[in-house]
Amino acid sequence: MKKTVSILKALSDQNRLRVVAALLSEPELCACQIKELLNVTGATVSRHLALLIQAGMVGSRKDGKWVYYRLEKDNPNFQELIHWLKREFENSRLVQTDQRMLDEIGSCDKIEMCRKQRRQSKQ
Amino acid sequence: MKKTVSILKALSDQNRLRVVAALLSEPELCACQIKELLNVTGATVSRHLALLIQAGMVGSRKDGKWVYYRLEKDNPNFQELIHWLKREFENSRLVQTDQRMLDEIGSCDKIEMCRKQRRQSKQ
DNA sequence: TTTCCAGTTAGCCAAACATCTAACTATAAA
DNA sequence: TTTATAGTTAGATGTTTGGCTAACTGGAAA
Repeated sequence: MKKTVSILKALSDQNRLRVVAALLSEPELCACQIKELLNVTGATVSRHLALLIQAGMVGSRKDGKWVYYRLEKDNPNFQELIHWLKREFENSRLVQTDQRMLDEIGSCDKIEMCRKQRRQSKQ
Repeated sequence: MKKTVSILKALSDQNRLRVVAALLSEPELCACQIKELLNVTGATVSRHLALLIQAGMVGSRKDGKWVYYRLEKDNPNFQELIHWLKREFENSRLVQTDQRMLDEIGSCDKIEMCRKQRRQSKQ
């Protein structure tokens, strides 16, 4: 029951749901891309992802300086839940605009994007 | 998206999940029975149920002094979510002991139970 | 080997939340 | 028609949460 609550708590926040929606369409995303999508600080991204990881819904791998996150789509424990989420997302205007934003983010050079983020946070 | 978040928020509390689990096995329960199950004040029961109702997952009907609550099991929006919850509940020790408690509560005379609750809250 | 930088952790704050008691509402019983 | 009572609403209190900034960590590049 504690596990179930932690999964539902992890999902009961708009920004974390946006991350899940994004990871349903992208095989993986790195922290800086999620930061760009949500428009929050890196610390906030870290905290959100830590909750999703602790709930078992998201996995991560480190590659050099970057950390990539992926949704645990294939874990049978989450099948029905993920199907339900997918359906909810179909009707969401926000998820649609995020989708377009993700296309942009995906087509950017990541190093250039991080540089831009750094400049913005300094002023 | 706001609707989805409100559903997940409504479910991301242990006591409210216990209510949902109870309403999966009982066709309906009145506030005083839920109060007995969770061992909280009537005001707390009211607030929890109001959240579940607002999320659309629970319906209620009034019968004299009593209010009965039921889960919206048949709403197609919740099918997959409810199936997932059912599976989670299967492995939960707490839901099992609640189940036994519910059997007891169901076999009690309700008027007598309410009288007992009143006595307890007064001392 | 020093500097840079993506991401995490720590510490803080305001807003939201879970619970309680007390006051209120409306229905049934005396 | 007064009284008792099941449930709700209001207000208070302590806890959790989402966000920030600043300090820290570990890998890359200079």
